[in-house]
Amino acid sequence: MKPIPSTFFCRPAEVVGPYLVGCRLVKRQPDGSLLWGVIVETEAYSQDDPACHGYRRRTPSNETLFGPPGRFYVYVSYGIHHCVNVVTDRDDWASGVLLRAAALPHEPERVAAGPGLLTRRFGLTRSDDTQPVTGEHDAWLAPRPASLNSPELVTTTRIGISQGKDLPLRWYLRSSRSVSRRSKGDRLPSLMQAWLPLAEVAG
DNA sequence: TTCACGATTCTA
DNA sequence: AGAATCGTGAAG
Repeated sequence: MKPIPSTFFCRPAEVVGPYLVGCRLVKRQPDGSLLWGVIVETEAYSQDDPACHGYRRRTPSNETLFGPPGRFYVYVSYGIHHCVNVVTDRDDWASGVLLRAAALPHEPERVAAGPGLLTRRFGLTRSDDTQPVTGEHDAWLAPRPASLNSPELVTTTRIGISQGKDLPLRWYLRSSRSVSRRSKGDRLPSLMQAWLPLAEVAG
């Protein structure tokens, strides 16, 4: 459960994105217990990409994305949901990795299957925006357990955007049932129930 | 001040 | 397939 060091995030979003699949999102609850899940799906966004929030202008709401790497960037989507990114690369360059889905032990497999559901389950809101992901805050990221090394990654296109929709900047764990939306033709073998062992093993 | 549009989710 | 729902950025 030790945090990933900040240097890990000082790389392009398209490098950090796939590495983050299999890592854990951890949050310390008010009662002191730890809530955690395995990240099973991510997407990368960079300033030179029309779909990126930092593509057009630096504003108060996307300011965090332009700031130093290793922080949470939380924004409001459709006025209803929150979505969480991890800021990557370098200062003054807007880029980040969107955390799209996670698998939680002993919980319904779809409870965090989507960026809005993930933030809902972990209780992340705009008040977590700008907070470090490296352990100084009540939420942080932990490395992928050795038992989950070299996860079978699917590389595919991003979801819910109109521009840059053909770029291969989404990654997910093929064996997970907690992925928000699978790529066309990628079916999970019916007998495989990897989501539960995944959470167990990672614990 | 107004208007159109989502890095979504749920329901039919 | 379509609605719900409202923060945000660009236009006026």
